[in-house]
Amino acid sequence: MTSETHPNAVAETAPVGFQEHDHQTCVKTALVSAEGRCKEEGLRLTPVRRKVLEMLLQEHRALGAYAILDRLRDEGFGSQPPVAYRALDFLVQNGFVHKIERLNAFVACSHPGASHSPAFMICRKCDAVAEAQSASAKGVLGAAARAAGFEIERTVVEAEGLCPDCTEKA
Amino acid sequence: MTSETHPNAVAETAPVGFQEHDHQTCVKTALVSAEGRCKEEGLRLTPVRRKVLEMLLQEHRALGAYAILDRLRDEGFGSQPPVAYRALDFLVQNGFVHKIERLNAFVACSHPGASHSPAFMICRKCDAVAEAQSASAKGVLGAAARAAGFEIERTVVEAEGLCPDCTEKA
DNA sequence: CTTGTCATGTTATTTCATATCATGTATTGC
DNA sequence: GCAATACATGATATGAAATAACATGACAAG
Repeated sequence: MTSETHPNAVAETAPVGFQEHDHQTCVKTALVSAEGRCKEEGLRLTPVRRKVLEMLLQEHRALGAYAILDRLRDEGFGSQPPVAYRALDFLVQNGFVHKIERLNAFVACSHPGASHSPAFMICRKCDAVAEAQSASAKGVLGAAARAAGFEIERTVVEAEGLCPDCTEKA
Repeated sequence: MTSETHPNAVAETAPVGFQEHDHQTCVKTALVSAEGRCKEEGLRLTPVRRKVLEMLLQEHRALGAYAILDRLRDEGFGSQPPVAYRALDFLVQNGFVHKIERLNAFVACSHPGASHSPAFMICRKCDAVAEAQSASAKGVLGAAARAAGFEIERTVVEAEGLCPDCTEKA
């Protein structure tokens, strides 16, 4: 399967936190900021990695690894799964991208640089994804973990439901 | 977020994982309780479904669908993926089993019947899984969701880290 | 120049999940 | 009881996500 049909394409007006915004600027800013951080920290934002990040910023919604791979192929990059997965690993590792476990898909980070314990809202209808802060490790779960002697290293917090748009339509 | 000034939130959250307990009894009890609830609600706890639930209760950790399938085959049930997935669907749908998104695996519910917004602690070393209550929809995330007009239907809360046992060994 | 490191390319395979159609088995309503 | 219906299962095939293993290239440090 190499064709990625765009089922419920969310048009050009992509939602961050389900809101309209100047998307081109937001993409550009994020890319520049990423480049900056990489330079600072001696990370190598290579062409593949940069492209993947750009794609995810552009889309502003979750993309599966194979959808990304298709686009990479179209742009003349390698077209085998590891190409995409390695780029994604790098981006996730360094906080530029998050994996949405519920969807087995990836989304560009909306708060680059910020201290990261992200939470997501995922629309089950249009697949739009909004990022918020979770800090859930400090709440009930954190307490339970301490009580149990469990050492939290990372948390996945994902809320599934209906975004404002889809709620209206229903 | 939900701060430590509300300790009562924690009281009910006995973390059922990572602890010794009378396992045979716990399995039996859970099975009986499940049977009861199915009878009450007119659900059909068929042999495959019962077996899958029993297996998951027995293991007391997350099992992948194909691991379950292998065991089903050994017990003389059908051995094709849909057999396992259908049983799992039923069990998840009705709250007897939870899917751990992070692991693409399934675990028996530890609080059968209880109001369900589960949270999990997953040991990255031994794959042990403990269930707690999350209530995360009421914390920061809930606030963010309300602000954004997002309607939460279900939440995935999974903490990854080291369980007490594995922490000791390290 | 050679050694080491990191990134990429490529092949193959494993693991997770679902669509589809055929068949069987319980209820239910007559 | 018995047919009609709904629900459950069996079986085949395929889709989709992820990784193992090995080879090559690019580049900096010694």
